[in-house]
Amino acid sequence: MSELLQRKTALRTPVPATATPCPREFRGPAGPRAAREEDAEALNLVELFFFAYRDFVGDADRLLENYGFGRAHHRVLHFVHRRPGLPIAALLDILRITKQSLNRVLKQLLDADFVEARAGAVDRRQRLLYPTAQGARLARDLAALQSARFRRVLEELPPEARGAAAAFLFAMIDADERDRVRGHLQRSELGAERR
Amino acid sequence: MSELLQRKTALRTPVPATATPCPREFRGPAGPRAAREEDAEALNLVELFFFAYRDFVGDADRLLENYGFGRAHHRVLHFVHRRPGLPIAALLDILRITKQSLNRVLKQLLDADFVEARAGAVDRRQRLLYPTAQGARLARDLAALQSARFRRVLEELPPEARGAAAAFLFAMIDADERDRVRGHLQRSELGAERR
DNA sequence: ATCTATATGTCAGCTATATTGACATATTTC
DNA sequence: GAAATATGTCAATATAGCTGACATATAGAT
Repeated sequence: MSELLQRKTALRTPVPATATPCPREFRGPAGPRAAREEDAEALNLVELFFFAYRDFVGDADRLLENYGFGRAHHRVLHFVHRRPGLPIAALLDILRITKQSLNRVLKQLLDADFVEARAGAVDRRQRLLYPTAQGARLARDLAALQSARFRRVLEELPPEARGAAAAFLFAMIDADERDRVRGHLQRSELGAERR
Repeated sequence: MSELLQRKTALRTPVPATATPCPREFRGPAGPRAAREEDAEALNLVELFFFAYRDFVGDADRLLENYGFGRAHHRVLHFVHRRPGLPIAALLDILRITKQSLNRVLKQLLDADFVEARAGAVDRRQRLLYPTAQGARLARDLAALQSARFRRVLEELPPEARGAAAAFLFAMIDADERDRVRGHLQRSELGAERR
C-alpha cells in the first residue's frame, strides 16, 4: 500500500484577500501558556506525520515503477488482496473515490491480469474482486516492503512503546470508522474478537 | 497541513502478464510461524497508517475548500508559516517537487496575498517567503484543526503511550532525513537542543 | 571586467488521478 | 412488471505532478 491518498478537488476560484475568516472554534492558539505548549507539541506531530507518511509511501513507489503502476493501482491491489471477494461498492467505500476513477485503474489491473472479477454467487449483479497469482505476489511484495519499515521501527522503539504505535494510529481514525476498520484487521491486539 | 503528499508519476506502459518478478529480498512471508505473525502485525500497521492519514488530511480539506485552495497550497502555506523566510530552494527540498510544480501554486498564494516574497538581504537572488497576516491566520486555522485531532488522540491514549506517538512517527522517517526534520521541530522532547 | 555558477522564473506539453453529470445494462426485490 | 440496486461507460474538467528548454538576475572566481 502506497500513497493511498486521494486528491480533493479545490474550488475553481482562488479567493482574494477578502475571504471570509473562519469560525471562532477553528482559530489558532490564543489561550494561556499551557495550552500554547500543548499546541506546539501537537503541531510537531502534524509535521512528523507528514514526513513519516511521505517516506512511507516512497518505499512502494520504487517497486511499482517496475510494473508501470501508480499509487492508485497499489491501493486497489492492496485491498483486493487483503479482502479477496471484495465487491466494487465496498472498494469504493474504502477508497472514497468515484466509480469512474476506480474504473480506469481497475480495468488496467484486470487487463494486465493482476486482479480478476467473478460474478457474485448470491447476488449476480456484484462483481467480486480477487487477486490473480501474480497480483497476489505483487501485493505481497509491496506489503513486505512497507511492513519492513514498520518492523524496523518497532525494533528501534523501546518495548513498552511498541503496542502504542497501533493504538495511536487506531485512535487517529475517525471514531465512526473504527468499527469497520477493526473488522478488517487480521487477528491483532486491536482485532478484539479473536474467537 | 493536509495531504502533503505528492504523486509519483507511473510509467506509461502497463506491463502485461510477463512482468519481471521482484528480487528475492522483497518477497512476502514464507518464513516460520513467528515471522508470519510479526508480518501480520506489521501489515495491520500498514493499513492503519493509511486510514489514519486519510482521515487526518480530511480535516483540512473541508476548510481549504472555503478558500478555493487545495492540498498543494496547504503544504506551501504550512511550511512558509512554520519557517518564515524560507527560500524557494529549501521549500522545494522539503516538498520534493519541481520548481515548475511549486510555481503554479506559489504564484496563486502570492497573488491572493497569503504569502509574500522578499529578496534575500545577504543573497539578493534568493526570494525569501513569508506568510502575510491573512496567510498566517489561515495557516494557524489549518494547523489548529489538525492538531486538534492529535490532542484528542493524546487524551484517548493511556499516559504512558503519549510520548510514544512522537517517537514512533519520528522513527518512521528515513534515517538520513531525521536530522533535518529534527532541526525544524519546535522545542519538543525530540527537538533536543533546547538551549 | 569577464566568465561561470547559482537561484529563480517561465513556456509548452504531457501524465496520473481525481471530479461531475448523464446514460446504459443486468439483476434483484417489491 | 416496476422500481431499486450494482455496475459500466462516455465526455468534459480540475488538480497536481512531470520533463525539457530557455531567460534573467545576482554572486563568486579568475
